[in-house]
Amino acid sequence: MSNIRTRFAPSPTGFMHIGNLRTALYAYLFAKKSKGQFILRIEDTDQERLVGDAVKAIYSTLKLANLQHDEGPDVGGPCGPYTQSERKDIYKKYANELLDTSHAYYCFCSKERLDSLVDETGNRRYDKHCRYLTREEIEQKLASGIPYVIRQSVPSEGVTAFSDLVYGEISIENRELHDNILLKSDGFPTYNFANVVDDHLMKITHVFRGMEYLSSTPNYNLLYEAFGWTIPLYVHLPHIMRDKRSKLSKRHGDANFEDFLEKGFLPEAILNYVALLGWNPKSEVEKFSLTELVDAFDVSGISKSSAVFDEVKLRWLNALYIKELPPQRFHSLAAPYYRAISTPVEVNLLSALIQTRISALSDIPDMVGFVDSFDGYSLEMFDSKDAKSSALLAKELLPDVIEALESLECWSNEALFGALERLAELRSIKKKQLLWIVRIAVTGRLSTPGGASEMCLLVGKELALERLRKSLSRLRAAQPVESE
RNA sequence: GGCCCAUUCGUCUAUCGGUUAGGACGUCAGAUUUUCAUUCUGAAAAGAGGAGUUCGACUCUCCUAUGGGCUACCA
Repeated sequence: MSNIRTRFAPSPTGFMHIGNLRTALYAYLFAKKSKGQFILRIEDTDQERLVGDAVKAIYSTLKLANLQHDEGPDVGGPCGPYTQSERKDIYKKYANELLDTSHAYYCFCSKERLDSLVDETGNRRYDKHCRYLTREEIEQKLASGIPYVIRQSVPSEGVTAFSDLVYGEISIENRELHDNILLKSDGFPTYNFANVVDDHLMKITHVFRGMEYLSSTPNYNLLYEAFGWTIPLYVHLPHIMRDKRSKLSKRHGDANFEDFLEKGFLPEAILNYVALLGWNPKSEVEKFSLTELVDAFDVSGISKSSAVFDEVKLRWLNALYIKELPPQRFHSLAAPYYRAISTPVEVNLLSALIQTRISALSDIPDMVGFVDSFDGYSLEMFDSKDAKSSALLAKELLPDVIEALESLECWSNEALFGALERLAELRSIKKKQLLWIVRIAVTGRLSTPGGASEMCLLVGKELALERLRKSLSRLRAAQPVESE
C-alpha cells in the first residue's frame, strides 16, 4: 500500500463519545504509523439530528487528545469540502450515474405505503415496488413533482463477501440486503451513500468504524463495484460497553470525553486507557504516550469482542500520569480546586503532598476537606489496631504534644518530626502511635494527604495548636467507653 | 422473527493443537517505612454448555445457550 489514508467521520450530534474517540485514535495511529494522512470529515447529512456546538466539540476533543488531522473542514486539503452538507452536488452527480447504469432507481413510495409494509415481526422491508416502474411512469411522476428518493438496486441472488481486517471473512446473501435509500427526498445523501462516495473521492485506503456497519458493508461494496471503484480495506471495531449488556451511552452521562476531563482525568491517560480497550500491544507494557502508541499500534492486536469500560483501571493509569507531571504543572491543574478553601494554607506544599496521592484531580476536594472542616469528627478515629493507638492514649499524650510544639522555634517538617520523635522516645512508645494521634488530632481525618508532621506544617503553628487543644478537650469531655 | 458478530479470572487481556492457562487493574493477606499514602511479597480468581475432528483441544468444525449489532428518508 503506497499511501495510507484513514479518516475519522463523526456526525455532529452531541458530545464526543468515548467510543468515537477510540475509533479516531486507531485511525490516527494507523495512518501515522505508516506516515499516511489522517482526515477529518463531518457527516452532517441528517439535518434533524444536528446539534449546535457538536462540531466545536469534535475539534476541541481532537485538539485536546492531540489527534491532529491532516485534512479537514478547518484545515482544508485537496479533497474538500470535508463537510458532507457542502457536497450535495457531488452526491447528486454520482447518484445520477448509478441511475444511468441501473444500479439505482427512483422511488416515489409514500411514507404511508412504506409503513404498510411492516411484517408480523414489526419490521419493514421495502418490496422494491418502484424498481419496476416503466420509463414513462417515472417521467410522468417526476414531471408531476412527486417527491422521490433514490434507492440502491441490489441483486437478489448471489452473495457478497469481504474480508475485514479484524473480523475476517464476512459473507452475506444478497437476498438479505435491502434496496437502501441513497439520496433522501431533501436531496441529502444517507450515510449508506455518502460514506462510499466520500471515502473513494478522499482516497481513503482503510476504513475504521464501529462494528455496527459490518452487516451493511456488503451494500457499500456493491456500490463500489457499480462505480468500478477500488474497495477500501475495512477495520471494524468492537464496541465499548458500559457493562456486559449495554453499550456506553451518552444517556448515562459519563461516557464522553468532556465528562472525563471534568472528573479530573488527563487527556493522555484517557487516550492511553482507551487505546488498550480492545487492542493489545503484544507486550506487558500498559503505559504509552501517543508517540509510543503510534509505534506500537497494529491492527492484528485488535480484538473481536466488546470491552467493558472500567473507570477503576482508568484511575490507576491516571494516577501514574498525575505523578509524573512537573510540580508546577500539577499545581496549576490543582489550583482551581483550592478556590473553595478559606483557611490560609501553603498551597504549594499542599500540591506537593497531594500530587502523589490522588488518582484524579476531582479527588482533591475530598482530600483537602479537612483544611476547612474540622469540628465534630469521630473520636473513634484515634483507635487504630494497626498503629496501636487509642483515644485513651491520645488523651494522655496530647498535653505533652501541645507543650512540645508550643515551644518549637522552627516550624519545619524536620523540626516537627524531630520533636514528635523525641517525645515518643521520652514516653517510651512507638513513634507510629504518637504520629497517628497527632495526625488525627490536627486533621480529624483518617485519610490525609500527608503524615502528622506534614499536616502540622501545612495548617501552620497557630491552627495546629488550636486544633490539638480542641481535640484534647473533646477527648476529656467524652465519657470513657468500656472496652467491648 | 431474519441476518451478521462475539463468548478465557469481577474487569482489560495473553495463548494462534501439547503451558502448573501468563500479565494488568481491583480484592484479600503479610512485610517494609519519617508518620498518611507509597513500595514490596504472596494469595484467591477464568476457557458458557454439549457433540465431534485429533494421540492430544481454550485453540479447528457443528449444535445449543447467552450477549451485542443490523433489519430508518439515523449514522
